[in-house]
Amino acid sequence: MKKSELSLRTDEVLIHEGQTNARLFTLLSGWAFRFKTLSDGRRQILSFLLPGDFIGVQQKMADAAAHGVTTLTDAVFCVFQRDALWTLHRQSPSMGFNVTWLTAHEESLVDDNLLSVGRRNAQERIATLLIQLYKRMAAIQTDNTTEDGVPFPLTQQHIADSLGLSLVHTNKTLRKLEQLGLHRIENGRLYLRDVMALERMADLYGDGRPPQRPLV
Amino acid sequence: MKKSELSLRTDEVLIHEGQTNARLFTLLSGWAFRFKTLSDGRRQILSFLLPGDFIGVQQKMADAAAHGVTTLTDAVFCVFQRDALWTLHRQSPSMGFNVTWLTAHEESLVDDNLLSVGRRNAQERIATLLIQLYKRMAAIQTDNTTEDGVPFPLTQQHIADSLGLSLVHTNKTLRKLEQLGLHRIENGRLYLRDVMALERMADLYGDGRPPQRPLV
DNA sequence: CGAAATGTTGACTATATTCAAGGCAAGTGG
DNA sequence: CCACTTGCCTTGAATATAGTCAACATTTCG
Repeated sequence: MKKSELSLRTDEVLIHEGQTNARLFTLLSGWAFRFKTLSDGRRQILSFLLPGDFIGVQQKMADAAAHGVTTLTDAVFCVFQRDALWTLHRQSPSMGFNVTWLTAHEESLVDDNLLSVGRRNAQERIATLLIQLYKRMAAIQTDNTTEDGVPFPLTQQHIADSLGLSLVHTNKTLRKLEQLGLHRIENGRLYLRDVMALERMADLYGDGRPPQRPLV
Repeated sequence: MKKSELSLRTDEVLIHEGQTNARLFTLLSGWAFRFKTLSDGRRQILSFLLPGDFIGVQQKMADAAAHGVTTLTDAVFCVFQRDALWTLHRQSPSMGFNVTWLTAHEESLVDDNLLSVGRRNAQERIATLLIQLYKRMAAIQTDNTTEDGVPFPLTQQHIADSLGLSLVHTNKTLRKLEQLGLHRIENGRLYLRDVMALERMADLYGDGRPPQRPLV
């Protein structure tokens, strides 16, 4: 496929909020997140982006209001041409199908988060987030280390903005879960100490193991 | 395209929560909504479905946890074959492209709602919802009646479940906005009395006029 | 080393939830 | 036709969860 590569460092902007004709990207390595803000600065993180995720389909659609994308770590992106989305569908239906798949999958992540933010309390939200990020990371990791930790570059501010909580309340809840022995975050890595208890708290139904995903 | 039709009455289930191999649908007429529930019954409405919306792409993807779909009014659906999604991409790239477009558009609706639920207070959430539904309906209506009202089949329970609020608080907030002269809901129709004030309250940026949408 | 970002904690406040009770309108069965 | 039920809307009072403010500790980084 036609492309080039783009490297960004931690906390740099890939797509500005409101930008409507951004190019298409794939995240090759590192973490990023999508977000929206209100005019007074309140920010909502919509979803976290991990390697393999597709970026920019919504902006291509020149839709209602767009969202921004910023890196959480140093990251490398695969850059597509401006009209790549249409070209891709025409030249390779199977690739087009995969794009639809990835877009739908991306939406289901947002659905999950909306359920949390709308209907779970702070403890439940955090438990849910920790489990989901842990599972997504575990599914991606090439080195199948059975030891607990996965990389975890989020600050508490990111967690708060993702879950619709204040920073202070996020901190207190996080500490409480840690004191209950459910998890630990240390040196940018997340360790789940009591997965059963976390899952009970999160009330996960279909236990959501990440499905096989196509590569684009 | 290959299909049949399906008619449901108000408050009937199109797709059960957890169902993973549902067929593909398009909503031809009427209203419906997508939702998830927690095991203790707390429900979150993810998005409202209006004529022209595409249904079931996520379930096709056998993803994490699926969502349910229920009608809000009598509704008619266009039913596709089981493997329609792949066939469609292969036989008609432009249709495949449209499906991607619709899926991305659907996600942006969820994004908007997540911003509301995560970062807006009750007044702001309700103002945002009223404006968005009003605009979506207005964009669809064939008879270009300039008079205010659009159909509005939601109960306050639906509004509450969509915005992550309790029924009681939704009711009180709704009444306050009505007393401020911002809107009126009567006989299943929604009237916006002071659009400017509502938009100020909702803090809409890109003012989100609905884009041209492809038909599937 | 000092500055800036991030994390931690307590006290106070506010927004939203829960509980409880009642009203109104539409539909049902005797 | 009328009691009776049911679903939806409305309201007030008590409670709880989460937000705000403020201060300080700790870590990171230039």
